[in-house]
Amino acid sequence: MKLSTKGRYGLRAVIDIALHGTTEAVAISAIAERQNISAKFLEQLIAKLKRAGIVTSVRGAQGGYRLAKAPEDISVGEVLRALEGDLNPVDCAEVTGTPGTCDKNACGGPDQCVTKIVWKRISDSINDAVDHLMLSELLEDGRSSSINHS
Amino acid sequence: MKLSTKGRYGLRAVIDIALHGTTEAVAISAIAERQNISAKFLEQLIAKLKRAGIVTSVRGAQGGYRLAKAPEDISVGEVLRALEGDLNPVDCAEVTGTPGTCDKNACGGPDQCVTKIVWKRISDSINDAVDHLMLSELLEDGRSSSINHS
DNA sequence: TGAATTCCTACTATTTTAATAAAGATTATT
DNA sequence: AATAATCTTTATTAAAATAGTAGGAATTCA
Repeated sequence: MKLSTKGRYGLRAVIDIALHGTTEAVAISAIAERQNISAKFLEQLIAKLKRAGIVTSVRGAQGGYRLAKAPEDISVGEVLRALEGDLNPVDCAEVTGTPGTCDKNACGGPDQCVTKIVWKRISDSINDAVDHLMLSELLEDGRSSSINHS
Repeated sequence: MKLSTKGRYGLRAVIDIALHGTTEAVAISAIAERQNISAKFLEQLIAKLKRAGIVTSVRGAQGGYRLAKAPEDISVGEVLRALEGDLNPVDCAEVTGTPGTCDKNACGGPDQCVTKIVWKRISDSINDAVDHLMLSELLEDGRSSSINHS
C-alpha cells in the first residue's frame, strides 16, 4: 500500500517545473540536479506527464518543460494517476462497480464480493482527497521553504 | 498503490471466521478450502491477526480460530494494518508529523517537504475510511450472499 | 496412541520496481 | 554549422518486495 518512486519523484518534478518554469522552460537536467533524481529515470516520468497533458515540452536548445495549465487547474490526483496509474487499492471491478471486468480470480462477480465495499470506500476516499488538492496549494509552501526530497 | 494479497486474503479470512466461528473454532484448512487460498500462506496471515488480538486460537484436534472480539468492535482498519503494516502511502515522518524519523533520503526534515501535505491527506483519508468501517457491517452482506474471492 | 491442528523457522520462486544504457531522430538557439 | 536539448524506443540489469513452499515441533481431542 505504498506509492512508488514514480509518484513521489514525479510530483516533485511537477512542483519544480511550476516553481522554476515561470520565466523559462525547465530542462530535465536541471530538475534532476535540484531534486537529486536520475535524469534518465525522470525522462520516463516526465514523458507520462506530457502524455497526460500536465506539462508541455519546448524542444531544442534552451528547451525544457513547462506546465500545460495553471497550477490552480492541476490536481494532485491527475498528477499521481498519470504517474502511477489508477489509485485503487485492488485491481477489480469491485472498486469501480463496473460489472464484467472482474479479474482472473473468478471472484463470482462484484455483487458477490463482500469485501468490495471496503475497496470502494478506500478508493473513493483516496481519490476524493487528491482530486480536491490542487498544485497551487502546494506551491504556497514551496515558495517559502524550498522543495526537498521525499 | 495496491493492497497486497495479505490484506485481501486476510480480510476474507476474518470474515470467514466471523461467519463460521459462531458454533465451533474454524480450522485453517477449512478457510483455505472455502476461500481457495493456500493453507500455508494463510497460516502466516492468521498469525499476524492473532498477534494483533483480532482472533484467538484453539490448539489441538478440533481446534482452530475464532474472533477475539465482537464484529462490532473490530474495524477493517485494524485488520488491514495487522496484515499490511501501516496504511501510509510513503514511509516517512512527513506523514505522521513526527520529526526526526524521516528516512534515509535525507529529505531535510518533515517541515521542508512540500509534498508532506499530500501524503498526510491521503494517509488520513484512508485511515479514516477504514477505521470507521466495522466488520459487522460487512457481515450483513456476507450472510445473504456468501463470501467470495477478491 | 493417533489424528488433527496450531505454531515456528526457514527457504525459494516470482514479480515489480527502479534504474541504466544505447542509439538515434528531431528541433531550436547561437 | 555546431550545439543543446527534447523525443522515442528498446533492452538490460539490480534490487526489493511479494507470494508461496517445506518441514517439523508442540498441543489437544477422541
